[in-house]
Amino acid sequence: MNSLRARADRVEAWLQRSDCDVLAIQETKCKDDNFPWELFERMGYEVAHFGVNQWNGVAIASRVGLEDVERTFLDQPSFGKAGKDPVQEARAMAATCAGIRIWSLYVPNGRSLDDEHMPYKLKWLESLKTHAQELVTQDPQAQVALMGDWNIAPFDEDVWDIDLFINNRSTHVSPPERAAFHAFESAGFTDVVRPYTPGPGVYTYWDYTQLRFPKKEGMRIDFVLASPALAARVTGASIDREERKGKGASDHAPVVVELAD
DNA sequence: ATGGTGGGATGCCCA
Repeated sequence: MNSLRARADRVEAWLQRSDCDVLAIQETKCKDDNFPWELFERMGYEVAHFGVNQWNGVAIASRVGLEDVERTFLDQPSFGKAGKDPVQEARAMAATCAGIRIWSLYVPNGRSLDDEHMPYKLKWLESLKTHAQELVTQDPQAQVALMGDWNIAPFDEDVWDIDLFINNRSTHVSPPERAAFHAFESAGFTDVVRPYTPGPGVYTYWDYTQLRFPKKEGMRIDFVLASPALAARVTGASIDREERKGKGASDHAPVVVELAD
């Protein structure tokens, strides 16, 4: 989702409706001081948030335990324009919830193919993959979820018109971005949602502009990648497209994964 | 005309 404070009422209603145990949020667009802690407490969730300014911001809410909170992953790249101090952005945090290591991830957008944010995006993903791989190498039984806004459409069917994207030299579909995503699959992580939500025409994000949602012109860019031990427990998944409707909707829809006990 | 919508440390930057 984006902008948590502007949609606090929707989040509360969605928690009520979905009855989910763990919620990972990205692009909260607030700092810890402004975070609506009481919303989650009222609903019976523990919550941790990582936000340093009005940009980015990630959170994890859980009613099945929230332990070992970690802000940024090991060796997470910083971003800084020439002449400015590099900053480690609030784009990744982890917590262990009921034995599952949950990573709430807001992958850098990239902005354009020749922007300095694109190499940053690729390096960020490579570094995250190294860390994730390490977790399953250390413990092959580890249950790890890498979830959030990946800002990549891994397959042609994940956008409404691939030719338009290619002709426009758009981000999210370029070979280096897709390779960075598929590297997680090579490292043993699986997209556990796609088998339950086959495309084409299945998306998690619709731009606010140009009537993209009513025209069904979206992108599948939000994913839950699971380690082998976690993937084995998945019994279902869905994309709550209804939540994209109505006044005050986020431009992303919630992605839901169900697990066996 | 090409960010036309939406939110934030708002009169600009980010997606």
